[in-house]
Amino acid sequence: MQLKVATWNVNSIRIRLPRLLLWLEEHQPDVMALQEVKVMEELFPYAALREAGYSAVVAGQRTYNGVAILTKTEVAEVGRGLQEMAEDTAARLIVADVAGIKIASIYVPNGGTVDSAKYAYKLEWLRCLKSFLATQDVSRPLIICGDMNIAPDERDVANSERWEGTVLYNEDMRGEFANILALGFIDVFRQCNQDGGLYSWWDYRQLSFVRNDGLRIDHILASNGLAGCCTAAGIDRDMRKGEAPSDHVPVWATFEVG
DNA sequence: ATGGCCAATTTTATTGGA
Repeated sequence: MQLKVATWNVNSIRIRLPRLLLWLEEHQPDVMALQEVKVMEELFPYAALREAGYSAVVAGQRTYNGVAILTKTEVAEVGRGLQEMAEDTAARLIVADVAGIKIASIYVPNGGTVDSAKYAYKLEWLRCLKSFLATQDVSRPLIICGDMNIAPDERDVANSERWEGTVLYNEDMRGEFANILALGFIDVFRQCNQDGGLYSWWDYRQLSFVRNDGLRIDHILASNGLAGCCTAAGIDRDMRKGEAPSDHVPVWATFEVG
């Protein structure tokens, strides 16, 4: 059977709900990982999503962060947060078992500037993420979805000279991304598409989308065996157009499983 | 075309995003 998985930093699910519902209706993913829902569980739009055919598990937070996983079937074994960051109140990771496939929705810290405490926090968060991933059985189907705030290589950056050295694109971050893959994962978008110039985020400012000054920072990483079952992957660039877009667009992948 | 920040809260400023 086919499994379609998508990830999208919606930058407020309350503002983006009409657009999210349209996307779900058109694309019918089996799993939709969301980031920056920016709402507590009490105010999460469970009912509207249920009407659209999706149940949701949520790690909510007011104003900032917040991640969720929408699924067409009920999920089991929901986990929230990184064990090694138990004192961190930022809602940046949720994991659930979807029909035997473990799915994570993650929102890696942006990092502010490289000389800031926010960047140290980003590094620490990534260290704990790698620690968590190292405990996983990657011989089993596992998919890490989310806004990773890392552009993996020069093809993923519109202007690599200008972005080089920023928190999203520098030698350390490229190394972090490679280290995550080395734990047993494959960037399935890159597996299916070798071209540069395909981005998942454009700044709201400076006519960035018009100029296609974007970055590919939203990713779907599948455990090696599952990546071999990936039949297609893409980025829905058109979701950056029109009224009230998120600054990120959905990234999706299909798998032939079972 | 796809447009010149956006969203939430602390709301007529501030914070964070990336």
